[in-house]
Amino acid sequence: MSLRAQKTAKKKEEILKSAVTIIAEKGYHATTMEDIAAKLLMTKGSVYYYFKDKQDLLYQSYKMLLERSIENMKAIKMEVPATEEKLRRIMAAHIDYLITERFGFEAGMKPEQFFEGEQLDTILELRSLYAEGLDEIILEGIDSGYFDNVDIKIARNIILGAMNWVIQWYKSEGEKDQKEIADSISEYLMRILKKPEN
Amino acid sequence: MSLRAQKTAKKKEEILKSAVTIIAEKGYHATTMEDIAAKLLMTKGSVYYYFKDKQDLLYQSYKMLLERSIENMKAIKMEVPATEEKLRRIMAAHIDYLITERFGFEAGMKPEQFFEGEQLDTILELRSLYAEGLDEIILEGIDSGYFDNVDIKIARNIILGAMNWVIQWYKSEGEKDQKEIADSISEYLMRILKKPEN
Amino acid sequence: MSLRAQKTAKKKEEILKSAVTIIAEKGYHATTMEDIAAKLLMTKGSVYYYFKDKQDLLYQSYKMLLERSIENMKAIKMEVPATEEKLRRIMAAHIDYLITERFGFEAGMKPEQFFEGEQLDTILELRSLYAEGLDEIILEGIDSGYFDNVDIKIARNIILGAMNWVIQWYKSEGEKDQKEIADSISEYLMRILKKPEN
Amino acid sequence: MSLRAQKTAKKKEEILKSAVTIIAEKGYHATTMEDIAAKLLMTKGSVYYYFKDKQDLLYQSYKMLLERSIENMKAIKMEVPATEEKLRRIMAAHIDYLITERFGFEAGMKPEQFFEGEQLDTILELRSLYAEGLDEIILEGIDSGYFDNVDIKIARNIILGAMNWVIQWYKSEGEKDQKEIADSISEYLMRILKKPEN
DNA sequence: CATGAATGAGCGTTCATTCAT
DNA sequence: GATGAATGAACGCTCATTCAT
Repeated sequence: MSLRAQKTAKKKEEILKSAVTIIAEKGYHATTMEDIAAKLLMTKGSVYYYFKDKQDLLYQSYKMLLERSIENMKAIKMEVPATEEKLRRIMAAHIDYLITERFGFEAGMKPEQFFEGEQLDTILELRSLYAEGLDEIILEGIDSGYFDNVDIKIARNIILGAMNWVIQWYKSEGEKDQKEIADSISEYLMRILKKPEN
Repeated sequence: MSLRAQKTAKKKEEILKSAVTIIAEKGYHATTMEDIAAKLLMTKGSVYYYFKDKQDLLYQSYKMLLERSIENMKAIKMEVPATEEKLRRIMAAHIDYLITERFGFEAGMKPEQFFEGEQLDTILELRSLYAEGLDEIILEGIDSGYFDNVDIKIARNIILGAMNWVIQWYKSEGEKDQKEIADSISEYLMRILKKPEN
Repeated sequence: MSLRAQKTAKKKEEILKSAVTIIAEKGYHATTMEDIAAKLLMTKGSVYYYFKDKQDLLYQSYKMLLERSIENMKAIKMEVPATEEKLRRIMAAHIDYLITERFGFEAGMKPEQFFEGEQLDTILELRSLYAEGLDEIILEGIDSGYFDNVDIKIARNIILGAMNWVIQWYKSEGEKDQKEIADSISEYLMRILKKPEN
Repeated sequence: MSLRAQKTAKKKEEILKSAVTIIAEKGYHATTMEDIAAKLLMTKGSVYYYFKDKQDLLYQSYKMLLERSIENMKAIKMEVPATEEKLRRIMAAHIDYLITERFGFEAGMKPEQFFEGEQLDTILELRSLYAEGLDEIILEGIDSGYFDNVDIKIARNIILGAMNWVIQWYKSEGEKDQKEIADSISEYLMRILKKPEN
C-alpha cells in the first residue's frame, strides 16, 4: 500500500470512528453529515471525498464493527483452548466492545431497516458469521459433553440478547463496573448451557 | 364518556396503532406523518387534530405499549399463583406482544434518544415499573427457596434482553412457531434462576 | 329590525370587537380564527356563520373603526362651536379611541397591503372622509383668520401622524396619563396652525 | 477581511435589501422566504445558508435600518453646526430614507410584536439611541434659547410620528416631490419648537 | 345555529448531495 | 484534496375553510 493510500485509509477510519460514535449517541437519522465532519474539524465536502454517501458511511461503519467483532472472536478462539473460558472471554469482549466503543447502534438495529441489496446481504452474512462463531463453541461444548444438549439457535440468541441489552442499563446502574457485569452475565448464562453436575 | 369522546378515543387509538406498526417497520425518523395518515386513509392534517406533533405521537404510542405490558403483567400475576408458572406466562406474553403487535421499537430503543423532560421521566418510570414487576417475581421465587439466590438486577436484565432480542431473529428463522420459541426461551432462562435440584 | 336580526347584529359586533382586540395585539397574520373564536368561547365554525372569511372579518373590523371615528368626529363637530376647541376635542377623542379601543392596527396599516377591489375603495374612501373632516376644521380656522394660511394637506398629515404615533410610545412612558398627553400634543400641534399673535 | 468574507458580507446585504423591500411591500408574515430568494434568483436553501431563519432575517434587516439611520444622524450632526439646520437636515434624511429605501415597515411596527429577548432589547435600544439623538438637538436648541422650552419627549414624538406617517400618504398624493414635502414638514414642525419671535 | 372533524394548500426549515474553485 | 456555496426534495406543521350532523 502506497503512502498515499495509507493516508487515505487512515482518514477513512477516523471518519468511520467519528460516525460510529455520533450515530451511537444520536441515532442514524438524527446524525447529520455536518455532525460527523464537524467532530473531525472537517467540512461536509471532505467526507464525501472518502465516502460515496451517508448510506455508504453507515454501511462501512457497521461492517467495520461486525468485522472487528468477528476478528476479536477468532483471536480469542485461537488463544484460549478451554471451551467455557473461550465463551466467557468472548462474552466479556463483546460487552466491553459494546460499551467502550459505544457502538450502541449494533444492538437493536434491524439491518433490513437500513440496508438493502448487496449491502444487506453482506451485513446479514457477517452477522451470521458471528452467530456461527458462537454456535461452534456451544456445539464444541455439547460434543465434549461439557454443555447440555441445548437448542443451539435458541441458546445463542439468548446469549446475544442478554449481552446486547447491557447497553440499555449499564450506565444507569453503575455500581458494578463493566468487568464485573460481564463476569456476572457470563456466569449466569453459563447455567443455561452447563450440564447439571451430578 | 360521551359518544363523541368515545369516537375520538377510538380514532386516537387507531392512529396510535398505525403509528406503532409503521414506526416498528421503518423506524421513527424514517416514518413520516404522511405515512401514518395514509395507512388510515386520512390526511396529515387530521392526525394533527388528534396529536400535537410527531413527538407526541411517539410518546403516546410508547406509553401505551408500556402501560399495556404492565397491565398484562398484573393480570397474569393475579391469575396465576405459582411463581414459576407466573414467570413463564409473563415471558410468553411479552414475546407474544412483541411479535404480534410488532412494537419492535420497544426493544432497542434508548428513551434518552427520543424523549426528554417529563416525557422521559414518565417513560423511564413505566420501564422501571415493568422491571420491578419482574423483580418481584424473582424475589418471590428466591424467598420461597424455589429460585437460587441470584443477583436480581442482573437476572432481570438477562431475561429482558433475551426476550426483546427475539424480534431480531424471529422472522428469519421461522421453523418454530412463536409459542414454541417463547416456551423454549422460558425453559432455558429458568435454568438461570432455578436452584440446582439435589 | 327583527329580534333575530338584532341578535345576529349583536353577535357580529361581539366578534368584531374581539377580532379588533386580538389583531391589535398580535397583528393580522399572527391572529388565527381560533384565537378570535376562543376569546368568545365559540368555535371557529360559528365565526364563519357570521363572517364570510377572515378577510371579511378584517374588513368589517377596520370599517367599523373608521366609521366610528367619523361619527365621533361628526358628533364633536355638532356639539362644539369654537374651531380650536373642536379640533382639540377631536384630537383627544382620536388618541383616546386609539389607546382604549386598542385599535392599534389602524395606525401603521397600509390598506393596500390588506385590501383590494371594492373593499380597498371603501376603506380608502372612509379614510378620506376622516381626513376631509379634519381638513374642514382647518379650513374653517384659516377662513376665520384664526389659523395661519397653512398647506392643509401637510398640516392634516402632520396631525394624523403625530396622533397615531402615540400608540408607539404611550405605554412605555407612562408618567403622564392619556388625557394629559392628548392635551400636550394638541397644544403643540396647535402651534403649527395658529397665526402668530401680534 | 478576506475576499471570501467580503463576498459573504455582500451577499448577506443583498439578501437583507431584498428582504427589506419585499417586507415593506407585503408585510412580514405575507412575505415568504421563497419571495425573498426568488427576487435574487436564489433558492430558499441559499438564504438559509446566510441566515438562521426568517426571524433572524427580519431582525438583521431591522437592525441594519436602525443602525444606518443612527449613522446618518451622526454624520449630519458632525457636518452641520447650526441647530435648526441640523434638525431640518435630519428630518429630510429620515423622510428620504423612509421613501427611497422603502423601509416602510419601520414606521408602524411594534417591536414587541415581532421580537423578544435579546433581539427585542437590541432593537429597543437602537430606537432609544435614535430618539436620544433627536432629543439632544432639541435640548441644544432650548439651551441656546433658540427653541422654546417644550416638553422634549412630546416634541420628539410628534416629530417622529409626523415623519413616519409620510409613508402613508406620499405615494397617493404625488403632486409635491419628496424634497418639497420634507421641507414643508420640517418648516411646520419647526413652529412647534421655535420661540415666538417678538 | 353550532360544532367537531376533516382537509389541503402552503410555509419554514433541514439536510444530503453536488460542484466550481 | 479540501471547502464554501448552492440546491432541491422532503418533511413537520399551521390554519383558513368546509361540511355533515
